[in-house]
Amino acid sequence: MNKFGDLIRAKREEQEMLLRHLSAELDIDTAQMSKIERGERTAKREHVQQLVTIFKLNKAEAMSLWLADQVYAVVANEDEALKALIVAEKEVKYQKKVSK
Amino acid sequence: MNKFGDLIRAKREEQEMLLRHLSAELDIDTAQMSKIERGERTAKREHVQQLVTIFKLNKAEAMSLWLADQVYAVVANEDEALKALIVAEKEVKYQKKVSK
DNA sequence: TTATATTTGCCATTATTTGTCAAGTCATAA
DNA sequence: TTATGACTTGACAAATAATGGCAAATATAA
Repeated sequence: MNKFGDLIRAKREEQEMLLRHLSAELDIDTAQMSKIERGERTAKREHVQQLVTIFKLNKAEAMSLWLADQVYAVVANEDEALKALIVAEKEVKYQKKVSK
Repeated sequence: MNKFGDLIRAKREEQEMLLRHLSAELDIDTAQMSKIERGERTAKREHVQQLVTIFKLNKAEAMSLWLADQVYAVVANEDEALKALIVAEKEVKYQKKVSK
C-alpha cells in the first residue's frame, strides 16, 4: 500500500510539475523523491508538512494516509492483521477517552 | 500499550515461573526478558512462537497482541491515529478479498 | 540519434535496535 | 542488620536497518 506516494504523484502530475522541481523544493535528491512517490521509501514528517503546503492538501487527510502506509507495512502479510488493527483501534479510542 | 508483555508476565506469574527460567528457555538474557514483559523491547517472532508453546497460548490471540503493540507504537500520540488505522483496516480487508 | 525525465542499484553514512553486563532496587529471611 | 534472590536499570558495543547521494540504466518524446 502506498496511498501517500500515490497522492503526491497524482498532485504533482496534475500540476505538470517535474520530480526534480519538487525534490528541489524539499531539498532532497530526485531519486529520493521518486522512491517516496513509489513507496519505496517513507517521507519524513517534515516533508509531509512541506508537501501539504505545496499542494494545498488537507493536512489531516495527508497525515492519515502517510501513517496508514506505515501501519500497513507492520501488518502486511500477517494472518492476524485485522485483529491486531482492531486491538490497536480500541486502545486509541480508549486513550482518547481517558485523556479528556 | 504493552498487551503482549502483560500477557506473558501474567502467565509466567500464574505458573510461579522465574524470569531467569523463562529467559533460559528462550536462550536470552534475563534483562531482555524483563524488558520484553515490560514493553521496553519487542519480542522477536521466534520468541513469540516459543512463548505460545511454553504457556500453551492461543497463537492467533498472542500474535494479534504482539502485532497490535507494534501497530500502536506507530500511531501513538498521532492526531490522525484513528483515521490511519481505519484506512489500513480497509486495505487489509480489500487484500483479503482480492487474494481469494 | 539526442535530450530530458525518471528509475534503479549500489554503497557509504547515519540512525535505530539489540544483546550483554554490571550495578542498582526491592522484598524477605536469617 | 546483613545476606540472598528476583528483578530492573543504565550504559555500552555490536548488529541491523534506514537514509542520502551518486551514477548508470531505462524510458519517452522530438
